[in-house]
Amino acid sequence: MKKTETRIQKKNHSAIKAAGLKVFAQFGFRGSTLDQIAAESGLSKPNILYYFASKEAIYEALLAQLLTDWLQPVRDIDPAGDPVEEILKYAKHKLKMSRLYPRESRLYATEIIQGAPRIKSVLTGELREVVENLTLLINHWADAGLIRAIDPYHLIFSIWAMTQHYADFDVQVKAILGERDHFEDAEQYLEEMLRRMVTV
Amino acid sequence: MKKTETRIQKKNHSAIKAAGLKVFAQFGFRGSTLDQIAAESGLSKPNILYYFASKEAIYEALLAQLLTDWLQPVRDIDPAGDPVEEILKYAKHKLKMSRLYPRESRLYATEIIQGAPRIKSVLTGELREVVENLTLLINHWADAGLIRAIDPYHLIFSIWAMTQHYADFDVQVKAILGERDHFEDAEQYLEEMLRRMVTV
DNA sequence: TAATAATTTGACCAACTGGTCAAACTAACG
DNA sequence: CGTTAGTTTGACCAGTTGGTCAAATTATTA
Repeated sequence: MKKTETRIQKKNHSAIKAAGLKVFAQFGFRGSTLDQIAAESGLSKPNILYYFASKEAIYEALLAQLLTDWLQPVRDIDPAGDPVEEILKYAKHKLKMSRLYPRESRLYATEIIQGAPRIKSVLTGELREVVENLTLLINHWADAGLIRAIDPYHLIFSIWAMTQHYADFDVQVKAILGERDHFEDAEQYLEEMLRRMVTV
Repeated sequence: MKKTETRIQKKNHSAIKAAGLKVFAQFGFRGSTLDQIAAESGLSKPNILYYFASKEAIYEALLAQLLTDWLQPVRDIDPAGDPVEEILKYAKHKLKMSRLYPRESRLYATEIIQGAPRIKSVLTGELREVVENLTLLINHWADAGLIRAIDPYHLIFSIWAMTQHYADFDVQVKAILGERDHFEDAEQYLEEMLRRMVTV
């Protein structure tokens, strides 16, 4: 019932979202203008509003997509897999997302820093639930002696923080390390750190 | 030669900066308005512009102050002290700053995420230099066998990331952990993690 | 206290903002 | 090909924006 999307509609919807992502990620919702998004997408402002009801609608479409992608890797953790490797796999996945989708990461970061006015309910709902399950799993692993006893919440926070840092603070990282790709070193460091933290 | 600041000037300058910090930290430079800062500070908009030449001047005054405070803890690291404890002391100091000055942290984060248009020169200059020195010290410690051989750059990044996370992503942390103070647990976790990572 | 300096404000402005709308244009399809 | 549905745009609007300025008010000082 939603498959009635024209070829042109599909193209323009995604052009607008791509432009919106670029602009919103840099300036936040209030700091971004439809004119910027128009310029970036190559469409005129009224044309943009033909495809999205409002500036807010674009932003919310992006956030909705983002939250789905964001939570998936957590759900992909296999409770039956090797605990240490599953945690590492998750961390590496998050790091890869920071490398491949830094704008999405920055968009999310801006939204959260600004108090998450539009997604607070997701945070206390879906996100919290998913995290809750993960902490149960981690505790279960710890009880079984498969990993070291560790605060699962702060473990998760530290994984998020360290991986997203490379996307969100990209300019700072590059100012210090130079322009060359630093994700390999980051991955190696992250792996060593987590392994040391998590193995018994 | 700058001591010619009136009692009123002193009061209003700091009132404006306090208000500006609050507003800019939440909405970023472009997303913030002078009217918001006026309302927050209790002064009228023209009166604000009597004390600061422009909206940008307020923002830059805040950034300048921030960068000074930001770099100080790195300089306070004692090369003659016990390496592991010095690193831990630094991390704890940064964590405390996240607890006490979350708005400053968020202001800085917003600026960096947006590409640091106003302070890129500081990043590649002063910040880089200070970090460079710290990495030399860390490498020196490692060579002397006082700490584990470790990538000093990514060690620093991970300390920044994990500590600032609690300020910048405060709403997310609270959505998951609830409203009670979580900094004690965070400190304990951070200490354990770093100790494990850094001791030989 | 009178004069001078510092402070505060209401009224105002030009540029920009998100959004509207009728009209023009283009693609799709029988 | 002609009709219709889908697309695009220029002109426009009301509200907001950063900033100005002369005049009014308040503090300081001789």
